[in-house]
Amino acid sequence: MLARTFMASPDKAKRGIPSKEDFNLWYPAIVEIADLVDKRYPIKGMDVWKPYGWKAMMLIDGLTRAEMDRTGHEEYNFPLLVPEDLLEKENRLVSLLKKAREEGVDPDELRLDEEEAGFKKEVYWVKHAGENELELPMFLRPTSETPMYTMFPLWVRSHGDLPLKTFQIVNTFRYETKQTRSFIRVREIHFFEAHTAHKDQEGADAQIEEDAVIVQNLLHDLCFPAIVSKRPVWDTFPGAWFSNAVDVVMPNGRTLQVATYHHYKDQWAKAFDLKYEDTEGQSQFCHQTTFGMSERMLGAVVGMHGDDAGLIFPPKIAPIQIVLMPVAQHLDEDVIPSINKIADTLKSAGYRVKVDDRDLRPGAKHYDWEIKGVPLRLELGPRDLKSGQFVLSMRTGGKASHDVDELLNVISDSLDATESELRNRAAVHMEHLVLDFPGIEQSSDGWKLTKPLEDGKVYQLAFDGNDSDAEILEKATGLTFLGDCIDSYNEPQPCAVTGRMTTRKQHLARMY
RNA sequence: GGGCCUGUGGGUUAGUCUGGCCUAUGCUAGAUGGUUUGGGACCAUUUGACCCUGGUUCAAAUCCAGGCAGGCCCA
Repeated sequence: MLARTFMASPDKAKRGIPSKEDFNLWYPAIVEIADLVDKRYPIKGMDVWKPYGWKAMMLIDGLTRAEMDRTGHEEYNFPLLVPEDLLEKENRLVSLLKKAREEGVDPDELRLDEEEAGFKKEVYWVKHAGENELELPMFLRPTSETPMYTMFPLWVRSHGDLPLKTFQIVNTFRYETKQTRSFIRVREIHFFEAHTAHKDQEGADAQIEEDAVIVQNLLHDLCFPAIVSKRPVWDTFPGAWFSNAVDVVMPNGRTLQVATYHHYKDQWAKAFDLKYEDTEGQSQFCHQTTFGMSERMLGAVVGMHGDDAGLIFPPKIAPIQIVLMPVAQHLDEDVIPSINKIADTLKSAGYRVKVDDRDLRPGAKHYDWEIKGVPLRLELGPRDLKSGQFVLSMRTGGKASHDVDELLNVISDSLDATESELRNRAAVHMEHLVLDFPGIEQSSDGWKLTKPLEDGKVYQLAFDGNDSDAEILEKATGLTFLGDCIDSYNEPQPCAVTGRMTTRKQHLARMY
């Protein structure tokens, strides 16, 4: 009977949130229901950030800025517009590099259908200013290599100017023609990019290692794991010597590239004439790296941690960490002052809190804050005032009374517990989504999988083949190689195609 | 790039095929007043919509054309 009453209107109970089982419905619904964005702005792929979503993004940026500060990067802000002739410079570089690569790399590593490199096809153009057509059109940055590397040579003169470690957090624009999805594929991208210049390759090597640590620190705070891979040659950023990418496995088994860091060696420096004078008075080209991340990080947080009841924010980036709910305040005039006092105590201790004194029944408030993913909810009513306690509900589950005297300890422990619970869940989730590749065999009528693959999974395998071997696998599975995983196998395994023993671990996945 | 589909209050939905009793339905959200408040309360009153521009017609939310916006599938 009780269950019946409770289930009386399941749609209403869930505010229309589809089950997360159906991730492709759940994700777009939750970003709007939780009030992160409003998708109704009339341009495809350009959502309006609502305050709650923007705050979460700002907190992620805050973590990034702290890492930049720790590692001695300085924040810049470059113009949004880039004159067309600079694109020509970049195109020249890309075609030169393409040629160089074709000459210098094992032909097996190249793909014939390699697409025209760069972002040329997806830039927005500014061709008029007022009434006049511009003699030199400008485009909106799809990324900032070009504008930044135009300025770097003016700033770098001597070895004393190096390393130059810069970053900026800005919006970039890409004209996506495919289906867009909030945070995951958008046309105006909230983008972080770090660009560095070093004296030599070793300097750039060290930077790449530092980038790897920064990514791990961020992933730790966001409470989920990721697969870090060196992208295959054919999937390397134009102009890069190599590209490392960080992929998060979303619940539908698709991988989402949330960060990349590229080692450029001195290739871009040669195109942009970025030189310095060394201690011997010799002119040398710099070696450069870039490191990019975007609002996709927030998309990964939403996808990784949310559940059927809504979002769950990791405490480090929760716009509200603790919501305080006065209960039955009309029955006891001390309720409001007492809860305000608790709020002040928590604020002074550095927590992000909100007192929800709306005239609603407590249940409605609980559901509201569950949808928004607030990690902790604290209730205080007349009963608690008498016993000197408060009631604490955790978004990850569980509810208990605690002494007010213990407030700060309880909150601190509960937020820690939330973080470790989220990390555990994310790890379990990865285990279910990443499977061992069953194997592939050559028969008279071509290559056949030894066992059919499951939909919505990522497959890991030992692989030591060349590009045509990779294509055999991609064709047979319909999946894409992420590249050489940074975590290789401890013991050599036979390569899935060639049978050669190797410790190289690779993943096959469907990418966003 | 090629093909298919859709557009009704803030959200969701009925009505469109078969033009007229549509002065446009239900739910939800919003406003006002009152009763309520320890896991989704209720009563009363109330605001609010046919994507845009043309066309056909005595008559268009409904049919036609174009535009804009959104979604899906294939390369």
